[in-house]
Order: sequence, then structure tokens, then C-alpha cells
Amino acid sequence: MSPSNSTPGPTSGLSLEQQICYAMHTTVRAFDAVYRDLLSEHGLSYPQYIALMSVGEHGPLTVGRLGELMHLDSGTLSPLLKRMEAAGLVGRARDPQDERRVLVSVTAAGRDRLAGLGDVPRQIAVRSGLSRAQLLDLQRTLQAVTTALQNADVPTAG
Amino acid sequence: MSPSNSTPGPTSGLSLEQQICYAMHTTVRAFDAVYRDLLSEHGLSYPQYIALMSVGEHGPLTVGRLGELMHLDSGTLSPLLKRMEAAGLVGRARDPQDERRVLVSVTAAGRDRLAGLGDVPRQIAVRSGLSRAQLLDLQRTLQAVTTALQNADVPTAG
DNA sequence: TACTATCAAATTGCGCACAATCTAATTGCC
DNA sequence: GGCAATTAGATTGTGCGCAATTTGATAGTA
Repeated sequence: MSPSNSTPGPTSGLSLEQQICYAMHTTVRAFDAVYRDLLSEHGLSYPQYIALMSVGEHGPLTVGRLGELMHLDSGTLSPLLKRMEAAGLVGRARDPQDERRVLVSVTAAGRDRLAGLGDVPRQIAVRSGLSRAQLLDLQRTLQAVTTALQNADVPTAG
Repeated sequence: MSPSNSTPGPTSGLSLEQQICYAMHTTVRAFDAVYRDLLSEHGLSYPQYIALMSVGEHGPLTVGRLGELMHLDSGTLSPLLKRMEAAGLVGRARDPQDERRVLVSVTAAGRDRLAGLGDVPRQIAVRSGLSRAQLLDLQRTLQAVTTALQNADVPTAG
């Protein structure tokens, strides 16, 4: 009764639409590996890098606003920011205007860390093997897919 | 709606090549959310679903072989398979030919679980909003990127 | 004022992913 | 046979991500 003795075909079981997600996961982990390679020597993970960039660029941000930018919630961000604070990269302080909010800002050490990174985006682009046009096209596709997936996300809302 | 104050520029700091990875991560999480929506009622996570599919299709597999298929190592697979075994979905047994190896096989309950899932790949394809041709194209791009990233993964090898 | 609802962040619990280490079995070589 | 090197999984420790809950602050209202 083992189904493996006569498989219908080499690619029949895992159909196209499935392999797409499989490919997505694989690609993301490949990206993560390259980021680890580039960032680990600077003591940063990819999420920490994105967070540091976001806070550095957009000034003091609330945890909620940063979560909107990174598409993450406080369950992920709170411990992440705590570690970054412990590393001296960011500062956290309650907003005096609204004590519910916590304002996250980059420290001088955080800016130094960013400045010492070199051109990470260029490294990534080069290693991806894609041209600028291809990258743009891929990005557009991904954004479209994301929007579609998120909008279809509530099937039985009625 | 207030973007706080007057930030230097909306897209100045985060350049193109960077947003590509940002987009990748966001898209993958959107995929994950849809999979959770489809699979959670069946008591499966996405990795468990892929593992169950792989073992079901390719017959008894060693942990190492399954790891090659899923691009995961024993540090991830061992606890995952342990949970699936506890759930009665797969069986694990040392290979009598080589006691180092552990053979993973799908149980009858595992097959039932798979059979009860419905057409998950079609659901994903529909929700992605992409045509079959677009999916194929995206998949090809992702595979190319993955290969490029993995090959560029060893920078100072020479 | 007091009472309720809402909101922001933190916390808890679970699972995935990876690096590093450990254990046990096999292979290779003498 | 005996012993080092290799191989296969499991384990440990850390971090990411999400659901659910909790804590504390702010509105809103009678």
C-alpha cells in the first residue's frame, strides 16, 4: 500500500501553486542567510537592521507606528526593541503627552552602527543576480500578491 | 493620519534594493497568514503541511532526506516531527539497515488528514490574485534568485 | 466623580529556524 | 580486533513571529 512505489509523476504531487509558496519560503531563507552573512559581524539581525533603519530615518516612532512600518505587532517588537535597547542601539521612553505610548529613537551608537554597515542594499542586489529592472518588477509583483492575499484574508466575514 | 512631523523624505532612506527584501518578508508573512487560515482548523502549520505532503508522496524518508527536500536541518525537523508523531500523523523508526537513520512515514491518520484538506493549492492560487502564467513566472524568478543568493553565499572562499 | 470603553504596550505560550554541541552508529584503516 | 574519522539525529540556546491575555493610561459619558 505504499504510495511511493508508483508515483504518478515527478512533479505531480506538489502542484504549481504549491511550489510557489515553497519557493517563496526557500527564497526568503536564502535572503535571510545573506543578511546574516552581512549583518552578523555587526551584531545585527535582519529585523533589527530594518528596525534601526526605520527609526533612524523616520525619527522617534511609537512602537505601534514602527509595527505598521514593519508589519509586526508588539508581541514581536517589544522583546526585539528591548534587546536593541540593551545593546545601546535605541532608546525607549514613554511619551509624556500620552503615557500609553513608547517612543523609540536611535542613539548615537545606533547611528554609528548603521554608518559602519556599508552598502548592504547593493550587496543584496548584486548577490540576487537580478538587474535593477528585474528587481523592480519582482517588487511590484510581490506587492500585488501581498495586497491580494491580505484582502482575501477574511473569507467568512459576513 | 498625521505622519508626525516633516520627515526628510518618504522613501529616501530605504532604497530600492532594500525594499525588495522587505517586500519578500512581507509577502511571505502574508502567505503564512493565508496558510494558517486554511490549515489551522485541520491542526496543521505550513511546515507540518509540507512535511506531511513530502513524506506522503515520497514514501518513507530519512530525516536527512526530508531536510534536503524542505531545506531544513535536524534542529528544526526533529522537534517538528516529534510533534507530528505525537499528533499521530507520522511514524518514526530507526532504519534496521543503519541505526543512525530514522525513517519517517505517514500514518493512516496522516493520510486522512491530507485527504480532508481540500484543494489548498487552488485556494492559495486564487487568493494570490495571479494568473497561472504569472505564478509560473514568479516561481521561475524566485528559483533564479535563490540559486544566485546561495551561490554568492560564500564571499571569502577563495 | 465614578464607571465604562478604548487604546498602547508588554507579557505569556507556542512553533519555526539556525548555530553549536552532543550522542550514537558506521566506516576506514592499521 | 581496535581506534580515529565520519555520518545521522537529537539537543541546547537564541531570536523571530503570532495569538491571546494582561496592565496601565486615556477618553467618553452619565
